[in-house]
Amino acid sequence: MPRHVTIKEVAAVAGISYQTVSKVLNHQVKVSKQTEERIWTAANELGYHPNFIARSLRSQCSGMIGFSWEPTPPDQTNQIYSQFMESIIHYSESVGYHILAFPYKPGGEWINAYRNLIETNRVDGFILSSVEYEDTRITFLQEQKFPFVAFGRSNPEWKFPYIDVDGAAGMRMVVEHLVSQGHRRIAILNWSEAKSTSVGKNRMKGCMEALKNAGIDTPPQWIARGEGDFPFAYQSSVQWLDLPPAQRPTAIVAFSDIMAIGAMNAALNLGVRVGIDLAITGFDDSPLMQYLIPNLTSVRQPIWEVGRTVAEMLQGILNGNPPQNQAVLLEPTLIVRDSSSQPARSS
Amino acid sequence: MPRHVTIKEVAAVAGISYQTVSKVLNHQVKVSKQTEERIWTAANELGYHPNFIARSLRSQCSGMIGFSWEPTPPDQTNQIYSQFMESIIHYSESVGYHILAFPYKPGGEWINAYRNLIETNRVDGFILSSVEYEDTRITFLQEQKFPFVAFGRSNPEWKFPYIDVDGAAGMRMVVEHLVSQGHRRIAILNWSEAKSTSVGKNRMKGCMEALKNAGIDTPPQWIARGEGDFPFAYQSSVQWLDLPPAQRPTAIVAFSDIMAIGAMNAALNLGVRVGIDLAITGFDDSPLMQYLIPNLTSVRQPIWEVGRTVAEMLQGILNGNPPQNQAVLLEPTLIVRDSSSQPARSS
DNA sequence: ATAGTTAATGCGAACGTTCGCCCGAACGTT
DNA sequence: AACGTTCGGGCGAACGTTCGCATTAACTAT
Repeated sequence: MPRHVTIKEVAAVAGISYQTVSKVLNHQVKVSKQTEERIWTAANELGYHPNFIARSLRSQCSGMIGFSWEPTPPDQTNQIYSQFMESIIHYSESVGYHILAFPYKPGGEWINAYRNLIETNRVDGFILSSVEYEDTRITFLQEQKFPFVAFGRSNPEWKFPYIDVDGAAGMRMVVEHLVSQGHRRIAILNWSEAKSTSVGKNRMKGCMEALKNAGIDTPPQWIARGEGDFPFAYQSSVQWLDLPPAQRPTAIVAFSDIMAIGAMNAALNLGVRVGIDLAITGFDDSPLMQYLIPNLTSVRQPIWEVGRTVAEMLQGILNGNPPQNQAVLLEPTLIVRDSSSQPARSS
Repeated sequence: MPRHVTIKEVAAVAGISYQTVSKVLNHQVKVSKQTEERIWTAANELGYHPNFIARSLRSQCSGMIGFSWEPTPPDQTNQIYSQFMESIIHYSESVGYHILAFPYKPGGEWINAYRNLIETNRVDGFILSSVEYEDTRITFLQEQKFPFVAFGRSNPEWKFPYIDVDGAAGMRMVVEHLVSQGHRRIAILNWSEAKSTSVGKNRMKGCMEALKNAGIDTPPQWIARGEGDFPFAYQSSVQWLDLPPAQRPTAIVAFSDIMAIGAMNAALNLGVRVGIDLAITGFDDSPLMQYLIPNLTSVRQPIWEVGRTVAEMLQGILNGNPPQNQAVLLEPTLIVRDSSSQPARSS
């Protein structure tokens, strides 16, 4: 554990009061060329670096941003969060802040983790992710008047700074793409109403809009809702694909990649050829989707940009100039691959 | 931004000096039952929580642990790091430490990030991951005498606390499994010598041992070395599978899941049936491997335990009782799935 | 020559803790 | 009666900064 050089030692070497050294080093005051020179060389030779803790104590801000995320189920991938994290770290570091990563706690307990960090003065602000429709963290932070920015929407009545990806637009692109390939019998794999964050609602909205625009009428039994995991998607798909060819969907739109994979497995087991007899699309464009057989059409979210913007907005708030736009929506991109690129065969 | 209650306010309410309040709250001194009572109720009623920054300044330790990781290429999955991180956060929080996540910097620049955190007193120790064979971070931290623990091995001559998963054992299990299925013609997909961390070396060692034990002689052209990504694995596999059936491998052992996927794609495109004509195995058991078609045999690392142990070892060092074992090796588990569970067909 | 300005620097205080030492009273013990 | 001991608690200092105000000397304008 190395000893650290303090500002007083620098001052002693430069032969000047330590307070003045502080000001000079922070460019807060003008002194004669020679003393300035002396101070800088002394600081460099001794290898002085300001003690972050002391500075925090004095300036009453920790220079830390809290971040916590909901763990992904072990059978699912979550490139999203690691990339998201990289981008918020990248930006925040560039403006002198660090990221404090703290653990997810289930249920209302999560609030306590946030509360604790505030009470002990550990962080200056938060970045929220995986926000739910009525997220208690948001109400809590708002009544504490504690700075935060969210990735994801919540109750639309609430006013708070957030950024989100336009899931409705993504879904519109998917459906329009399928329609342009001649698909008219389109089934949907969504999360259940109960566990639906606004994510599910928005994507559904985009779906329905595009279907309506195309004059397509989707029967209720072609809209499956459930856990959003592999088994749910598999079983729902089996039910559809077990129907006689003329009655089954020619395309399945999954609201997540893992559900798309469930559908693919179902098709394979029933001898339905994905990409030929049946189109399948996912959402998120997780890392391996391009290597599936056939590779999967999916919607890619601009995660890096989301992270950067969230971090930037929070900086604005911390520096006293809150963003003009409280709500930012970014456009996703449709990545068309083999799982959906052939024209529909109305078998 | 809420105002915070200080220890002096508690003292004022309890009618006692603030220094004594500090000691009582930290259980460092005994006082009369009544004053103790008064202090605690005052603290609770006011909602006192010690200011972490001030405490750090006084006690000269930040209560933070630095963690940084090498980003995964965008086409690969990295469940490893998100799980690893969750586990180190989980444990560290339970003993009052927090994690400071800082960005990866390519090349020697990374050292500066570490140096900076040390110099500015931001962290008390580091957890290293993705260590390389001659990792400059290790020499740097050692000469700084700064506490750290690594996930992964480096130069075997160096003595430093680390924990690793026994890749050789994992590979032995893979090869033994294949041999027991009757495979004798086994090809290997490894990283190139140049970019080989000790990870590649160790896995190779296990492979060769098991092959030798089985009396199998693998020709050099069946040991491919390259970037370790999808294209490399795909091309190498195509070369092997293009041979007449009697001359090609009946099994391909990939040193990572992404390489296994490359091999699977190659097989599919050449009409070789994975799991029937050809066995393929991966390493890491990434989230989606169980859903591939066919699902992939892979080696699962006990990541949660690794994270916990690393964090625990670092705590030991920080608290002055360094672990008796500087080097810990954990055993991985072989997960056998369809991609390798049928007996070899020596076509 | 006097007052007013400016430049260069010093000084005390504060941020909220923790830590070691001191002090007085009460209580035995020789 | 003088002397240790223990208990309950106070006090000053320190951790390394930053910040506002004060001070001095030199210089300019009247």
